[in-house]
Amino acid sequence: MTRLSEYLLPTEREPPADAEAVSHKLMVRAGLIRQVGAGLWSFLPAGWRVHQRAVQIIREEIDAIGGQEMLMPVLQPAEPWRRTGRLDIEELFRLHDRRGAEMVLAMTHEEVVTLHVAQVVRSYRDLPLILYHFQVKERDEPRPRAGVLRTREFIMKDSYSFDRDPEGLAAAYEKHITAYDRVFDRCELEWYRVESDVGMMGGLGAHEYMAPCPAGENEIALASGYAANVEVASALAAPVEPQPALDPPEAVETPGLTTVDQVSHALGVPAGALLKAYPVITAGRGMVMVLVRGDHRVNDVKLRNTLGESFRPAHQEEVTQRIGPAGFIGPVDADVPILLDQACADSEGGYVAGASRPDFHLRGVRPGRHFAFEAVDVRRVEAGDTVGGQPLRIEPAIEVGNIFKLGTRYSQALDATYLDEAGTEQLIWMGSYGIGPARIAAAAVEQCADEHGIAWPRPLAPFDVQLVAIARPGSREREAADRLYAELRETGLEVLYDDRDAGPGEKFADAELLGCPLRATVGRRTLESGRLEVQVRRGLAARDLPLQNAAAGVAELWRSLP
RNA sequence: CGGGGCGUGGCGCAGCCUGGUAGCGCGCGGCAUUUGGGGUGCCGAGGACGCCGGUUCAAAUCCGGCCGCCCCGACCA
Repeated sequence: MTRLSEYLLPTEREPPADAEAVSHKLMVRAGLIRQVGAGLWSFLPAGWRVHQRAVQIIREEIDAIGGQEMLMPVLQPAEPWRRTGRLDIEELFRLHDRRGAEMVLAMTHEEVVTLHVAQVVRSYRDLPLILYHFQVKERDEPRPRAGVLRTREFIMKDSYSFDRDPEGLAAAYEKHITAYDRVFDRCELEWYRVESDVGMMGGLGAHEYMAPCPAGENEIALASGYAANVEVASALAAPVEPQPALDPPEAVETPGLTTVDQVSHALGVPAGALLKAYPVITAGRGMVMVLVRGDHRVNDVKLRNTLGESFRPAHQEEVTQRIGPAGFIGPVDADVPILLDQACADSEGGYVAGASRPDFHLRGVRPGRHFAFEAVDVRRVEAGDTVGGQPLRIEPAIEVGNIFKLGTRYSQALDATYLDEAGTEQLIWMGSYGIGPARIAAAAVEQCADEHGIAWPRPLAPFDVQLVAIARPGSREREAADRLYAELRETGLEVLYDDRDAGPGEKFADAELLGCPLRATVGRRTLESGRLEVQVRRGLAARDLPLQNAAAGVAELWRSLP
């Protein structure tokens, strides 16, 4: 029974004053979600229907690869988190129960699922396993934003695979790729599977599923045949005009000129003819000078992965003491290891670099001749770079899913082992795989909205058809609408029946805001003409069907939608 | 964590500078009218202005503290 006169669907003419993102504005305006606090949202009935439609699609596809659905608690003892070293993660909510025991609110479920498997799995015969659940995740995000796009509490489908060896893990990973590709195809999102950072946990490989849209918080680098998170992307830099190398390099006075911009202007060379020095400190290596081309930027994630350890930018005093005055440091005669970005290591010619003394730069510095270096790829890719000869573009995107080869990190920490055929104890190889249904919904809104409101992909729409009655209670038109409502429901379509005592303008506007794929209108015209007017939400195209057997006609039209 | 902004009926806002007891639009309730694009008229309900404290005869308005929310950045297993 879904009569709008009895249904909680509080639509608003105005978006919340503080909303920026399209999905934030429209999901609130359409009556799908309401805010409770920073990063805390309720799904109202229609919004929850969308969420659950995404959930069901995910469930079907994970079941299809052999996943077994279960449910694990959000409130958990802290101890396993201590064992895996995750207890001190900033985003983790920690609390105490009444007896003072340390508890956490789970941000994912690796600890608990691994404990279960550790307890239950004994033999290689018990493997492989794919276990999953839909459960609330709690994360004390430093900055929740944009409605349901980044929240502190959200439901995630997280699955975990358990295998006897890396080959098994690879197979489980491949299965998830299959399932995920199907999930996002079925949700009719525009999406990319991109290479992503494995993070400090040092996983064996990871991909993210990214839905491009302006409100996205991530950036993806795309070229024909290539897709990667900008955090890890590699590409060939657009070349710059080579400058001559000089022997020895020529010292030029650059009083007070410390930025790339200032120096390149003063010397009349492009920014790409400069070497930019980025001194960092690591625990293992002490100070390291990272050099990138003047028009490039260091990518911290790539640098960290290259170093194999975390780092921090060197403080100014450390730089001054070890190399020279900030703004004028360079690689020549510097007493620190030098990492030179590949884009410079490859090119011929000389560069302008700091002279490591106040108010001077050196011109004509040639890597390899004037300083020794290790070539690395640590720069952030830029639009216009190329991959395999294809130009690269960079787009914002929402991360709607990720897949991650964990390896044995958790099984080791939590003693998840099995006995192989030889009776030898072996560590279980694990993978973890997440999808956020709420983000799927928000991404769909972002990608499919127009100036009238949401235009849901058919599989996610809260209802298949919105039936609008332009008729008074008791009128012939109303009777016809009531009849059609019943007939439509018999076809199996999910129907929202706008039987409110309101004007046509309001009803049409609300229907377009909510964005069901089809809108059928019954009014005076309908009975006069004997034809049912149906509007396809995508493009607002008007169709018209014989009133005789109209329900079947609507159902068929619905099925035929692209 | 750094920077910026905001907090006044359900929503969107004005009033604050220059203190004098709260207003507009939409929405909401009733009646009438209207029924193919948020129509019209009349009547009506609803807020002691985020919280606490201070100044003052008098505070939404001035001062202090706190809380909450948003945006940008940092951060984001």
